[in-house]
Amino acid sequence: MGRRGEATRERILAVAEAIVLQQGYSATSIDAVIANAGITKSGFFYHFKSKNQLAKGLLERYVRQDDAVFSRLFARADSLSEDPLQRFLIFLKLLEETMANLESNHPGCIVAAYCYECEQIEPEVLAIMKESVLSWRRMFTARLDEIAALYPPRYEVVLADVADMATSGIEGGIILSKVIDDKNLLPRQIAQYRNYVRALFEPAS
Amino acid sequence: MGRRGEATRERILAVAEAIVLQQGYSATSIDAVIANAGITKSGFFYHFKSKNQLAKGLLERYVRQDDAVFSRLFARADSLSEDPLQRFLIFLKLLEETMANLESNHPGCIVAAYCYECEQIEPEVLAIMKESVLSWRRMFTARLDEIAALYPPRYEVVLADVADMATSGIEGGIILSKVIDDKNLLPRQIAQYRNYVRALFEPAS
DNA sequence: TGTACATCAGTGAACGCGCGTTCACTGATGTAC
DNA sequence: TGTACATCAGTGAACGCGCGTTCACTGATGTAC
Repeated sequence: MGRRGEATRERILAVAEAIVLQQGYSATSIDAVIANAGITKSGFFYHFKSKNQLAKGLLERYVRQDDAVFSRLFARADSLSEDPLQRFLIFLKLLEETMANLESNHPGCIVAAYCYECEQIEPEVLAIMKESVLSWRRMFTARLDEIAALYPPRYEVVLADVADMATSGIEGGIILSKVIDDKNLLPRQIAQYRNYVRALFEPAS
Repeated sequence: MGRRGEATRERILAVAEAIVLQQGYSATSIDAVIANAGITKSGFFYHFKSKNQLAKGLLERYVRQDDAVFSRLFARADSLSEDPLQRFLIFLKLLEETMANLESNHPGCIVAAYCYECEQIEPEVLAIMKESVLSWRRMFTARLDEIAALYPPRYEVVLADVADMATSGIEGGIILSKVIDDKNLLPRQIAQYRNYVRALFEPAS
C-alpha cells in the first residue's frame, strides 16, 4: 500500500460518508459513490475489497476524526483551568460552540447510522462500534471520576451513566436536529447536559 | 376498505417493523416481509400501493403506539399526585420501569431509523416525523410549563429544550443500548434525565 | 545514467441475482332485490 | 330464502432495472543493478 492512491481513497470515503448519512448504508450504491468521486467501479474495488470494507473504512475514519475533535477541545479546556469540574464545563461549552458554528445541521454519526442497519454490517465492524462507544464512556468517566473526588455529587449516580449521557445526548440531539431541521437543537442539548453536570457537582453557593 | 383484511395488514406491519429496525428501511425487501407474514407479493401490494406507503404505515403505527404508552403512563402518574413536578417525576419513573421490564433491548424507533435514510423516504412521511417530534415537544413542554409556574428553575432554561431532552435522551439511549448490547442503559438514561428535572425544579430542602 | 522488471492505481466490459412493480386472474364474502 | 352481482382479499407469473462483484487488461510510477 503505497501513498500514491491515498488521495483517491480519502475522496471515496468523504463522498461515501455524505451519502451514507443521508441514504443509509444499504441504499448507498457503489455507482453513486464512484459518480461523485470521479472514478470507475473497478477503481473503487482496488481500494476496497467489498462494500463492507468501505463500511469499515468509513467507521474508522469517523471515529478517528471524532476523537481528534474531543482531544483538541479537552486540550484547550485543560489549558484554561486547573479545576477538573471547570475543565469539563469549559469542554462542554467549547463543544456546544463547535456544534453551533457548523454551517448547517450536523450531518450525522456513522455509529448511529449503522446501528439501525446492524444486520447489514459485518460483526467485525459492529465490534468496532461497540468499542468506540465504550471508549467514549471511559474518556468521560475518567473526567467525572476526578470531579467526583473533589465535589461529591448531589444525587447518587453511577458516573458511567453520566458519561453515557454525553454520548447519548449528542446522538439524540443529532437525530432531533435532523428531523425537525433545526441546527440549534444539538448545541442546546449539549447546554442542557452541561446544566446537569453543574447541578450534580457544583457546590451550592 | 372493509375489516376483513385488517389482520393481514397488521401482520405485515408488525413483521416489517421488526425487520426495518434491524436492517433499515432500504434493506428491508418486500420478499423478506411476505416470507415472514405468510402472504404473496401481490397480497402485499393489495394492502400497500408501494413500498413507501409501507414506510408511512409503519411510522403512523409506531407513533400511535408510542402516544398510547405515554398517555397511559401520564394518566397513571396523574392519579398518584396532584403536584405537577411529582406527576412528571412519577411519569419518568414509570417510563424507566417500563423500559427496564422489556424482555430484551428496546427494538428501536422508526423515526430514528428513517432519519438516517431520509432521502429514501417521501417528503410526506418526513413531514409526519417532524410533526411527531414537535408533538412530543409540546406534550413535555406543557408539563414543564406547569412545573415552572410553581417551582422557579435553578438555571435559566428554555423549557422546550428541557422537553426535547426527554425525546433526545430516549433516542440516544436506544442507540447506545443497541450498540453496546446492554438493555439497562436506556432505563438508566431516563433516570439521569429524571435527576436533571429534579435538580432543575426541586426546591433546596 | 540506462535498462528490465515489479508493483501501483487504476480501466472497461460482463455476470447473475434480487429488487419493486404490474397485470390478468380468482375464489370467498357481502349486498340488493 | 334464493339468486345476481359487486367488492374484497388475495394468487401467480413476468418485467426490466440496478446492484455488488469479477476478470482480463494497461499505462504510470518506483526499484535493482
